[in-house]
Amino acid sequence: MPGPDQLGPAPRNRLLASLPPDDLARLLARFEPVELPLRRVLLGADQEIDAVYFPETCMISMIAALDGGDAAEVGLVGREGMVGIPLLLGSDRSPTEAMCQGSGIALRLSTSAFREEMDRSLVLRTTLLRYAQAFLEQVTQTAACNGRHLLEQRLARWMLMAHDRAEGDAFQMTHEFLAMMLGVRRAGISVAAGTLQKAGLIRYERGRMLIADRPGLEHASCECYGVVRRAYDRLVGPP
Amino acid sequence: MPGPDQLGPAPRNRLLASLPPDDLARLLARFEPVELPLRRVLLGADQEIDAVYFPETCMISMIAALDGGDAAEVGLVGREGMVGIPLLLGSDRSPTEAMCQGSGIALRLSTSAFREEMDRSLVLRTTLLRYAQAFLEQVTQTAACNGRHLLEQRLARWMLMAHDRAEGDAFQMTHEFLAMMLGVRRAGISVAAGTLQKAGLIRYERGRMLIADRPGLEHASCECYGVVRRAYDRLVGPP
DNA sequence: GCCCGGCCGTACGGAACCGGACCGACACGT
DNA sequence: ACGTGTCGGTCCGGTTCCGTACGGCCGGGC
Repeated sequence: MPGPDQLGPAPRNRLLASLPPDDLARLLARFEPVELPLRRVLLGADQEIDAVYFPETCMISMIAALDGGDAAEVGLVGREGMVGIPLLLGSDRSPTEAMCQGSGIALRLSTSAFREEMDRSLVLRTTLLRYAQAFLEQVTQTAACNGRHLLEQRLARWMLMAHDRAEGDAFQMTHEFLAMMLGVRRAGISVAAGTLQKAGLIRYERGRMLIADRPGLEHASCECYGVVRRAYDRLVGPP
Repeated sequence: MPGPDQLGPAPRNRLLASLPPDDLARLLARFEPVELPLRRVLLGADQEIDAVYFPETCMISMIAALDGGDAAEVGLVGREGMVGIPLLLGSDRSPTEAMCQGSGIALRLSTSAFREEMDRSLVLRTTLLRYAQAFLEQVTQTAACNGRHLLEQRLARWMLMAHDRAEGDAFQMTHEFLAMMLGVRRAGISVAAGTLQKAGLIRYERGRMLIADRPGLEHASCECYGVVRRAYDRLVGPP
């Protein structure tokens, strides 16, 4: 029987951290830690899923492609989640692209190994299904939010979600990419971000952004941030 | 051993129809058929789920409430699906409201009975989880679609989705309700619907709408309709 | 040192849609 | 026959955001 000292450091991923020791140990033995660079694509849109990923220190965007080259971010995944929900629900391909938006470490598990572990452990299935529900609620809120709330509010919401999933107060991000993810022009982001910066809520320069006043930012955001945040706290557990 | 003649008519619900005979028989014995009138609310937003519903001839909207009294439809459920996904994923409450948009029959199963049957049957779990993935893809596409596609295209898309889930070419629907579901003004719907009617794609009068030219409507819609339709065909099976 | 590419500020006409409002048409109950 | 409530057509000024464009700034490579 392995003691806790043989398990290595506790995982920073909240889903893994909530598992019982023996389930966790089995998984940790099969994980491959991978360093994900910015913009790395983990899953292509409509392609077969070859592995699932549990973020430890990275941040992943789930992006739906529209024809005409447009794209839209529908969800953000960090330590509170995993990439590969379709596999969990019985599909072998992802309709959305998974792209790294914050470089860092993730724990990788091949599709076949993931299926074996899912078959073996009830608590793993239960935990991950509850996460799937939380993610569904995130996408649901995003659907309702898009087009109804002002760009400035949605930008504030995105900054808060990224802050929850990033390592510190700062992260690499350009207006160009934010524009793609929020489905607006780059110039629109420049204006909205400029307003938030003048208000002292954020700061940024050449591809780097940081949160300066988190309570103020929460006030500037639409209610969607809080709704999704509470859903995660309830279904996955508080950070 | 009960023969097929004791099962009654085959269910029109596609999820139930795809189950093996013995699983189906067990469920049918516990279902309570209910007649759902227009605008009946099956699940309140953020309330506990007391039962799940499998539509036979009705059509249900899943609606996210926003503060300020706004609301937004994020999914539509008909014979291809069920109402009560959160229960399936391990949550006991629904973040969205479920409201009847097309009156008809649904098969009702209490939460406790549903949990028992889920524990008992692997094939039931598998089937319903695949549906949950299809529904997630619908919500995902809706999130991407909102705000990026023109109202006229989104309206065409909604008409097609409703057509797939309605009994015939016509259904009761007012501009007022369409406006709420698509998150626009009632006057906006009147203009867009007027355009579609002038083009000969739909017809309507005082709370009744009907599809007049389905291929034409598919052409007028954004690609989101086809994307979601194919996802359902792949994950739930063709109608 | 100079050029080039990535990144951000800004501007302007126009499209889509909002918020509010008014009116006519129809259905229904009395 | 009449009032009442629902439904849909239309109009107006105003706002958000688009599409496009130009220019400035910074960092890195030759």
